Amino acid sequence: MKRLDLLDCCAPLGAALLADDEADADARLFKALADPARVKIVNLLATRDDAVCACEFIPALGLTQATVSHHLKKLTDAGLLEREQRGKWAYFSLDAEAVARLASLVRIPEVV
Amino acid sequence: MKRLDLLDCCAPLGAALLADDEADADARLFKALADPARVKIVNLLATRDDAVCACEFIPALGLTQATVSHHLKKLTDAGLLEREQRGKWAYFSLDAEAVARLASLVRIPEVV
DNA sequence: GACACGTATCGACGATCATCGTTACGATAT
DNA sequence: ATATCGTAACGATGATCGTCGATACGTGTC
Repeated sequence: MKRLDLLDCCAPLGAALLADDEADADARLFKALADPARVKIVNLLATRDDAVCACEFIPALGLTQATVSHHLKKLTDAGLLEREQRGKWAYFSLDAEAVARLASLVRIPEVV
Repeated sequence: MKRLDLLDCCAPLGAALLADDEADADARLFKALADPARVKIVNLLATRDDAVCACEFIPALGLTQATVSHHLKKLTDAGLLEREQRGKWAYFSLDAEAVARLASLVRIPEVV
């Protein structure tokens, strides 16, 4: 494929493209939600006012404790969840700032 | 892990949990955006008023024609992009309805 | 028809991922 | 200290994914 052949059919590259690291960061955020189990976790947290015990996700998701812990870590590493230790139990809640960042990401002005 | 041990630390499962197929659908939508190249594609389309030739993504992303076609198909299969054939060129544009659905997905009432 | 060119598909490779059993860590209680 | 229990981390396995070269499919042109 020769580059010159492309130029006669397409407009030149226009305005602001997302930088590589910005696209990476956005993709990382979406990747954190690219699993049904993690979608359910966030959904369950969104229906609660206070933090939720880790043990509660095990029957809710129908997955092993190891797998649930794995998903909770992925969401926490992505910054979407906050972890809080209460005695020997771990409680998780939504990070409001991350959720707001996510919402602003998908706000596409074109549709205005 | 015995179920009885969980009950004395956690509130019972509360209100509306996402159904399995709903969580799957949401995850599929997020998975379509869980790659920097596809984020860039959507971003480029969001900055344009009209459809964009497939060939334009090749220099913009720095990927092979085969890889770009692969990503465009993933986004189209997810319903985020619309494909239109103009002569021997393929033009792509954002599906407004899918974008709106995505925006409504991340709207979490708790933060209101 | 034959040719050129843009695009999609195929096959393959390496990398990442989801899942689980098992084990290790931490905190509480006896 | 010892035991108990919730949670995280380790190791393994099967599946999915991103990338590319090569090839096939369409569309327009001569």
